[in-house]
Amino acid sequence: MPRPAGPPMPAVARLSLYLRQLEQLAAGGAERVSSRQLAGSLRTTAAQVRKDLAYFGQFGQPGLGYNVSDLIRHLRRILGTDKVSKVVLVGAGNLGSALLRYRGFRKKGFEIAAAFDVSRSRVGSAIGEVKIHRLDDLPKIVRDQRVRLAIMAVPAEAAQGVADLLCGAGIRGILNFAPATLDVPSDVTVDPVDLAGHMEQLSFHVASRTEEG
Amino acid sequence: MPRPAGPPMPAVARLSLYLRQLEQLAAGGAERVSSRQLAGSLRTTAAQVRKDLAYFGQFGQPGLGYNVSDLIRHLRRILGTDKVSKVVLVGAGNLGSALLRYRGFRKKGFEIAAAFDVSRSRVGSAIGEVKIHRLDDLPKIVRDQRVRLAIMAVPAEAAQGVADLLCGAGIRGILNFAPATLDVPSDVTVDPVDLAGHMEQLSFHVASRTEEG
DNA sequence: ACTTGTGAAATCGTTCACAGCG
DNA sequence: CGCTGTGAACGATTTCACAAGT
Repeated sequence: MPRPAGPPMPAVARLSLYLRQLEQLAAGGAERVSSRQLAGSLRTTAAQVRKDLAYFGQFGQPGLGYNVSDLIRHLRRILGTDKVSKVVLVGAGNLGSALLRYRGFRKKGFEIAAAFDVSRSRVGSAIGEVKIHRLDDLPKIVRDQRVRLAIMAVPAEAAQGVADLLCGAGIRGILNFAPATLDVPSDVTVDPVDLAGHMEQLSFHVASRTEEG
Repeated sequence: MPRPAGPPMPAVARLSLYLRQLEQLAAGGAERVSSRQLAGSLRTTAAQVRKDLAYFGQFGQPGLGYNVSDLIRHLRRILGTDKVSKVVLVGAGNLGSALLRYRGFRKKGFEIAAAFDVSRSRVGSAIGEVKIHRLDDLPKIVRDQRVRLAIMAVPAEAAQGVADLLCGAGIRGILNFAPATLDVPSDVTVDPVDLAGHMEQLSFHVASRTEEG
């Protein structure tokens, strides 16, 4: 039985890069782009771009390349960002507050609908339009507004408990900044962003290149 | 010509995860751990753990597993975090200020030595121990203190210029939060963290699982 | 009995190279 | 002639399975 063979995950990750580049090209007034041009500024090859896009459909015209604004529309549709998605944020500390104010999410079609925290002093206030609620109010708000995405910026010790709460409330995807591995049902996607871990990766590469080079 | 065959990059990325888990085990008083236990809480298999560690040396004892604190020491040495590393941060806006206050870096052996910004109003102030300097002072400070790592939290438009400045000053690794692809010399490592891009990935997974499942 | 380290096999992802369209 | 879409070749990574150590 030959699997339907979904796209490789790295290919999906590159879709975001292509989209970003295309949006810049569109802003510059470009109408068409070739796989080679698209690959040029990013860190891939023309063949990679074509193969990646081909997993999702036939978007180009031989001899002409791709229509910039059409391809943008296609990619947004594929990524699910052609409509605005509501997001909840849990943990309005250092990082959480910064993420609440971050404009980049809005630009890409994500709207933070509500924030949650356990701290009495933070609950009730608002950070840039977004109100901070008690954690206990999370299930009701998530369900009423049919929110499917969440951002977690809580301490590691609190992470699993919050994840359970989110999953119970019907959340389907979690962007996790807590340095903890989450145990969630298989129909929930977790995207871990380990800030210190990324620094460790850099450190490794710098260290190895220093001793060999 | 059979390449010296360095470790696969995904294996290096998992080292950070193993280290995190080991530190937790050590805090709980554990002395020994098997590849199976280590794999259990994280999302891998015992074979994967053994293979990953074996790229860097022979750290375990057949029949007994790994000594927790020894393995921690080995991993820190490999990642280059057995000594504290100085880091500079460029861009003390929303995200930058939050990263300046983030405790996770310190815990993992990274010390933010100085921060830089273009805004007149921010320069001269300090955020949690760290002074904010003019961008023009960056080369001198980086060189004098021999800083090799940088965190960039600047707008996309400013990213390439800042990257050039950092590379010119001798920085060897950049953690890049700007939504832009950086062009840097081949001996400089860039680790891109595209926050909006991560949300897009989540959105994709949630969207595809909703229509199929 | 349980565990590591490791070749060999299998899987997954990328690059190549070219047929066919505009 | 330049460009896309794609099967086939290649390379990288993961999984398997087992010999050897405790």
